[in-house]
Amino acid sequence: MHYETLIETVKARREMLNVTQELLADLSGVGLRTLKQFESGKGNPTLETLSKLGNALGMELTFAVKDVTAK
Amino acid sequence: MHYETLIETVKARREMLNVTQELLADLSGVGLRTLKQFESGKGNPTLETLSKLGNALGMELTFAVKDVTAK
DNA sequence: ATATATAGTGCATTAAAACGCACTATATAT
DNA sequence: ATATATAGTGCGTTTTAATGCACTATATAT
Repeated sequence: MHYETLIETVKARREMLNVTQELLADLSGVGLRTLKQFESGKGNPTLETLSKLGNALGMELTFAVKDVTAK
Repeated sequence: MHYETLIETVKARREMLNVTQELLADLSGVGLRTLKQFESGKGNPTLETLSKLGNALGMELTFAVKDVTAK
């Protein structure tokens, strides 16, 4: 999953839930400035930051061997 | 995917490929010290670090809505 | 027993993530 | 037109990830 895709996924999920950046920042425990930077494509979030966002959004991070079978 | 699980997944993949930390560090472009910290459960890697390791190991990071259906 | 390969740690430095605050930009509603 | 809500940015500080180096720990082979 490319970085931009990851960002879009998070942003889409947040907007689908009708949650503002400000609320998500509160809910997740991630600083508002950090969230803004992330969603605007700047920065390089840590695993902890992604994890916090995932918890708040009902999303999960997985790291698995790439499937070469499917195209 | 919990942090420890993620670590184990990476470590298992590396060992399955018979690659040492030193070689993986070289192949991935991640510093050896950083890799050691990561695998020994210390630290909080950035997305870039995880991505680099993923590229070298043929693994992929994904971030998706948690499936509540399956248990 | 000792040489070798690999993993883990202590210590220090540098770069950058996380963060807050105040501000700007943009869209929407009144 | 202007007030309001939301997103994005500039600037600064604090914390910490990334890194190298030198060292220790452990297992394995000779």
